[in-house]
Amino acid sequence: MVSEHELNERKLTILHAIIKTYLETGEPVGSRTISKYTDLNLSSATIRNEMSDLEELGYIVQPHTSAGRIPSDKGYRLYVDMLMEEKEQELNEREDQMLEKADKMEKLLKQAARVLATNTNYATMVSTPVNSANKLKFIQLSMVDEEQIIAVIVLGGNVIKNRIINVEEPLSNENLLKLNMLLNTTLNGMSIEEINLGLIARLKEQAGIHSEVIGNVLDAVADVIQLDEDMQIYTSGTTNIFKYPELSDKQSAQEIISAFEEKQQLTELVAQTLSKEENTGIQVYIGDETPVQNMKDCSVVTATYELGDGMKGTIGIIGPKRMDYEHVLKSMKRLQSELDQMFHKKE
Amino acid sequence: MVSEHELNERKLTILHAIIKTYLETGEPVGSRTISKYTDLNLSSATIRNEMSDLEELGYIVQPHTSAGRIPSDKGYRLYVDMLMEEKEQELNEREDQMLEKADKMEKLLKQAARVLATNTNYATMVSTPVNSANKLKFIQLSMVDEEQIIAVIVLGGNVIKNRIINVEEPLSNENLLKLNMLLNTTLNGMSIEEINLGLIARLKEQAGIHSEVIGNVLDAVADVIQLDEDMQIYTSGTTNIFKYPELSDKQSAQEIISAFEEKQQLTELVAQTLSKEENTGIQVYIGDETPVQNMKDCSVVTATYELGDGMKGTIGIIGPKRMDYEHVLKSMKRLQSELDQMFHKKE
DNA sequence: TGTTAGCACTCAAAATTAAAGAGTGCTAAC
DNA sequence: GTTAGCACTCTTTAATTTTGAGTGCTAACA
Repeated sequence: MVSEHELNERKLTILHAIIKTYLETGEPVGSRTISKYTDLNLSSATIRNEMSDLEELGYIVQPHTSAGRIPSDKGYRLYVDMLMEEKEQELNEREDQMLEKADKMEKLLKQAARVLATNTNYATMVSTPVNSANKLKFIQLSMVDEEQIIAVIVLGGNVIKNRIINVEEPLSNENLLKLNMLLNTTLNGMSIEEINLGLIARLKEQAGIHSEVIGNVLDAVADVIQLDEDMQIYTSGTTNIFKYPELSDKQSAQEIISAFEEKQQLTELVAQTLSKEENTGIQVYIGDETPVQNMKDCSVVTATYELGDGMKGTIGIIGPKRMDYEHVLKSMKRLQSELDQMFHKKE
Repeated sequence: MVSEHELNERKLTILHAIIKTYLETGEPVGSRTISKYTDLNLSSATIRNEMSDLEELGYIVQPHTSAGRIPSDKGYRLYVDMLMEEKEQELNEREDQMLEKADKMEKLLKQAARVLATNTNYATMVSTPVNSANKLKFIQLSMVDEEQIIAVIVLGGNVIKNRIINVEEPLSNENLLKLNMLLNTTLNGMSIEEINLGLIARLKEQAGIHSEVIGNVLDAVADVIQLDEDMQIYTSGTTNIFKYPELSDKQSAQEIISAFEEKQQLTELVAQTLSKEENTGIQVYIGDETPVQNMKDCSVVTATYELGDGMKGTIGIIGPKRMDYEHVLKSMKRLQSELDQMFHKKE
């Protein structure tokens, strides 16, 4: 049986040493290694006793008798929550790549994913920002040809969408102007919830014979707000998983790679991430904790970035459970702030 | 030494049998197998002699002494060009999935990739259509707020793009209207090549104090035309490659998968495909013939589909060299016609 | 009571060896 | 020109052995 307080100072030190060593080597670590590695000046035999206790407590496990120990999910969790020192050290030292300016946000985000993958050697994903609680900023209808109107819809954060609307007969320029006036004076600055049935009825009434067009436009607006509708997810460095034998067997590799290709599951991850409101904005999922079933043998670190106007996006790093959490968290924070800077410099 | 005409009837039959058997089994095929498989009624010894000739001619190779033979790239090429019977048989028999209608082209194409991957068990890609030789159809400038104009640019085929343009001071509605008039009367129906420096100078002159805006707009137009600019490539079934041992080793898998993730290389493939004008529209690249270096151990089959207005897209199937060419070509043709139908029903 | 040396034991991984089998090339006979 | 027969090659698979890291336990020690 093990003492009341579960973990005394010494056990913590040993656990810490085990995990750190394992993170570095990826090999089960044995008592002798720890005996030398720490400055506790204990013999391997003593360490063995402590390790036996730690195993009983569920922090480490043995892949098989006569192998060293590796951290369990519970062990990793403790490490991430308590043991790990977050090095706030100079970032400049490492020769990590930096984000470069890019004209289009799309390009910038793709680049962000790539840079992050290069710097960490894990697989990464970046979602385009998504308009949670968005407002309508501006609508413009224009005749493209005899039978088609294009509706340009600008949302808060200057997100621009467009839809083609078919009409039976051409509208006169004058009428088009009126409709534009009507739509903009009524709807500008409104959030989706505010555009209710009563308002719609009133609008249609005022539009007279063109009420059908208004209907179509409002449909388009509703359509455009749908979150997922056009959220894009960029991935990079998927093949980094082959650097980690524990994820390289066909089974695992296949699962992870499909999750990355069929973005469906990543969407789920983004939704989860955005819904949780942590103060730091960074979350760590270890093993089974992950919202993405296909990644149950991985650790997943996510963060959100903001654009203002309620626009939020997600960054994710996916790697083996024995990922270098310190480095990953550091890179994550850094990218977060770089993105912030980019987006706020821009406006 | 081998006879003048390289391949007589019997050699062709044997080669055909070898390749067909290899496509099915994936194992090197030996003389005895062929002796039984064909109705030539020849002993294995005779077959061996013929095989020896075929090897000397470069159509088959031996992985090592005392193994059967497998087709060389040259062998595959002959097979695809001459030996293969294209079964024009009923398509309905197979329980292949069909394409379902989808509201957005984007969704349709994603689905197309997925269906194709499911039906063939290979990796697939589908590019969004790209405007080769495109014409400007319509431009609309609108003030979004005090300092920003949005330029909506409609191209032939109703491809809609937009760009935000910053201005120092707001334009009056009247001026905006004038600019719109000016742009549309001058530019509508023009292809990119027609918008030359002289024209630009003339435009700017007419725009007077707002010539700067015109400049920005034209930049935007030029930008928008850039082919690659926003061509999307959807992939599916990447992990199918794990079904084929010859592509499953880390090295190969990694190469293929990165090519699929970093779409850059696929873009190259699309460009190649679109540039070649085959009558059938279907191309087969075997091994080294492929434009994508990372796929040199694969066979790549590509096809184009059309939307009219010069919009063309590409479909691709990537698999092992010993892919089931008959089935692949059949599926390809079918998808091609399904897409055609979809797009023409739509209009 | 906590620590340690010592030793028998376990087990995975690597290396070695052996056996099986598929297939060829060549020769000689039909 | 075709074929039976046989020696030879080389991969694949399985079986066996060796090695070495690491453990758990016991007994002695401070």
